[in-house]
Amino acid sequence: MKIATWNVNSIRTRQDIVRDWLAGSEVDVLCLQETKVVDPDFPRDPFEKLGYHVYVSGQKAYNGVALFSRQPAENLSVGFADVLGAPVVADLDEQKRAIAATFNGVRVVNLYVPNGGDYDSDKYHYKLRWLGMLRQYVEQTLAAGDRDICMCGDFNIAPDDRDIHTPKTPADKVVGTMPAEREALAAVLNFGLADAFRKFESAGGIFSWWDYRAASFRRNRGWRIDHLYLTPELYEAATSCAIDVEPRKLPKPSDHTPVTVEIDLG
DNA sequence: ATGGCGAATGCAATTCGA
Repeated sequence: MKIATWNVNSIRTRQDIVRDWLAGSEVDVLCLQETKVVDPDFPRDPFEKLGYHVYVSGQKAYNGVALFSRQPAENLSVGFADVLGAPVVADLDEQKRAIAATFNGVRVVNLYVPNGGDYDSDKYHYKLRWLGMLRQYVEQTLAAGDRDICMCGDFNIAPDDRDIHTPKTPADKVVGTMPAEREALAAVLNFGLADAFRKFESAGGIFSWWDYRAASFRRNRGWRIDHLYLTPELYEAATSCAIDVEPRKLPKPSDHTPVTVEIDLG
């Protein structure tokens, strides 16, 4: 089973790039973030023509997530509220950042974690609150009996110094590297989820996002913020996890490139 | 580099991204 994650920075602008990549990828489930389109306007046809089922949760201009899958989704859930209930989630489902479904017994949770803006801004505190709700969401997902989970997406956090071109200290106050963010993510992973990429690669300097500015891609000044996290049995069964830099080289690319994990379900 | 690019909105200039 192949699962991929890709922040496409507008599915309408990136429609052809995603279609062409998918046609040659043999991916079973593709998780998209930053689709930036309301559901009725989502360009479903090119992907359905490739044989994929399309599940979307979008909004105007910002955010938005989607799942493409070879097999139909089981138990599709949108946002946090389908799992935790609207009173618990409060305002944290207003932005469309989460969609999940089960395929081949694997619970695929597709996330677009808030960027966080500047340090100590309202957006930064929203990010920390959102990660706190994600912890409850994963806890409840496990409690519901889903033991095999692939939680993936754009986490907007570099887990450690290897995952950013120029390592930062807390004094730099660079959002995406702050201890509070890394600890909030670690608290989610503490339920038993592990970074599939790090099963196969311990080197730094391998990234999934590069700023459009300052020739960042050419100079490989990027961050690794797009992750796939697996529960123990899936982690053991993973046979590869790779970042495909090729789509980042194309004209009018997303600033992110896809990451794929392959799991031998036996 | 308190931001060089790019997308969306909506029709010029602002907001957002990490």
